[in-house]
Amino acid sequence: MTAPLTDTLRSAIWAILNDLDLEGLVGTSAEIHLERPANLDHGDFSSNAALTLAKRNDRIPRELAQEIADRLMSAGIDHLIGAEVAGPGFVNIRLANDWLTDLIEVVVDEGSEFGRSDLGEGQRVLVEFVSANPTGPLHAGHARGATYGDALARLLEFVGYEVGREFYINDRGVQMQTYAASLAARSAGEEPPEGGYVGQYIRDWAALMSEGEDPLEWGYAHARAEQQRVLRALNVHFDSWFSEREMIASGAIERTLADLRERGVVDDADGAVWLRSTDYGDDKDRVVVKSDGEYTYLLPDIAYHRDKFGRGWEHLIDVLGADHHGYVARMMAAVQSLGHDREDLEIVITQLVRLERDGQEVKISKRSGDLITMEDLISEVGPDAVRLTYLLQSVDSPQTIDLDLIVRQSNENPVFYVQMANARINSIGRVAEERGMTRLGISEADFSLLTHDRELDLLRTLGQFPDVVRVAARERAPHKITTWVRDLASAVHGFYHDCPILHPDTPEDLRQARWWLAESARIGLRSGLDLLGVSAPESM
RNA sequence: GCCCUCGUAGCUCAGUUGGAUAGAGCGACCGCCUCCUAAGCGGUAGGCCACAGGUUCGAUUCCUGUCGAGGGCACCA
Repeated sequence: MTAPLTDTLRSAIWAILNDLDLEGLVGTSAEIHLERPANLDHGDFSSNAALTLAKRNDRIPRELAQEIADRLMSAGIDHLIGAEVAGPGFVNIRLANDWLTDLIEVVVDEGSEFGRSDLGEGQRVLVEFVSANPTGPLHAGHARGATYGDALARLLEFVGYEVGREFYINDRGVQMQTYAASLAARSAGEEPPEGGYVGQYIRDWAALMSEGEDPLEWGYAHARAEQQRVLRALNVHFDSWFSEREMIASGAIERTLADLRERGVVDDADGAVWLRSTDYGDDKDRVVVKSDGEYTYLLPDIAYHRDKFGRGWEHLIDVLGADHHGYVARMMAAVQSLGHDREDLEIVITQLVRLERDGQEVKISKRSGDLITMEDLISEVGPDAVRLTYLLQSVDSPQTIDLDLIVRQSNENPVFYVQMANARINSIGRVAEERGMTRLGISEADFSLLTHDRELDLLRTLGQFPDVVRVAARERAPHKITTWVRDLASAVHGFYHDCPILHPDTPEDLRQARWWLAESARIGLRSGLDLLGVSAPESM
């Protein structure tokens, strides 16, 4: 609905510009846009065409703008009721309200499909996230990657990608040995070895381990099961849990090394094997096989990415914490060394989470055992509040989580604000039933009665959803969905407050129109929350 | 020393490919329940968009530099 009209306006403007025989149309096409002004006084849409083109055509911006505005008005465009020059030379375009109210039927008709697109064209994308070592419980820091990765996957599916969610299990190596040794020591009533894990959870878990168990295997299975259980509780689901050990056992390392040699991207020097990653922009070449014959951590990671492509994934997204960012350049180089394009691998770095309590920073350290576990958070406020809190802001920014606040079930927590908006709409149906009131068919509603600012605001926000979804997906920014959901909730609250539906003073025909408007808002709210993986309870 | 991300209201943060008077929540203050959920709505106060240059009709946004915060720079994982 929104999109076709923007297309109409855009092509009408371009037709006018061509008619006016202006210079520089080709070179500036990207700079001429049709935008939605933040300020309603500036119309429903606005174009900067005159400003962009005036100088190189030796014209006065406002005069050129006036010419464009006049021609727009006589172009016979649907809904168009005004085009005027403003400011330095903007053309502000005004539309009749039915431009907005037409949206109601579209949303009701499309339902949960509203906002969906085929931006991804069915491309197969594998999102790898969390991938925490199986050496302890997931903590509050992991929750950021978990909620982000999951929301991103939902978003990409919604815009037409075929998406897989994978957890890479680092189930071998030094960390595992240290962890097993710490478990064994606690189990025997001793202190963990030098450099071992001293956290309380090691004591707790060791107590659960029966006599004669292999601490490494038992510890691995236990940590993995715990992580899976807690992720499920957060409503995060993976399609695959990929084991490093199994991959290595299958001979993937040897095959990868052979592949790299065949491609001529590795060199032998000083008794070691080096990946010439500087060929692809890395700072220095990287050792993949040490002079003692052992391979470095990098080689399994290369083999793992090779495996992902081998399984038919066309595009890979790795979600990593900021502490891994030094790894990006070499991995990008490695993937290109395997013959893939630079664009085939995308690494999203999430900045670190800082936890505060009483205004003081709470440090997270698995080794020392000072842990705020993910489970603690979920059990305090439930998965919805945890998810929405983490998905509130861009992963590019470091995030401060106030533990006192998230735990407090108050209006300071935005999840209540949003869910409340949904619950209020749903309550209309319940109350109507009690009072014996019924909603008639949508085709009988007269939406021209919707002229209240609150009603139009609600529609304006609702109409942005398809665009917001596209932008959020393109920028890998699910927090933009959160921002929109809050905006929509705000519009719903305002509408609910000022535009009563069931009240006896509300005329029946207006009641019907508002009722369907409320229904379209409910659909939008639900869709946004679904993308975030947050539930939409019908009552609170 | 080099690289990455960031610096916006007292606090936590938004800000669509550069647009007009920079927004929200919380906190502070003042109002609103004979009315579908007051976990709500409205209003007031609060800003040198870190700083300095540059690009142009126009910069919070793009470029360079400075300062500050966090993270990273191994034949460790």
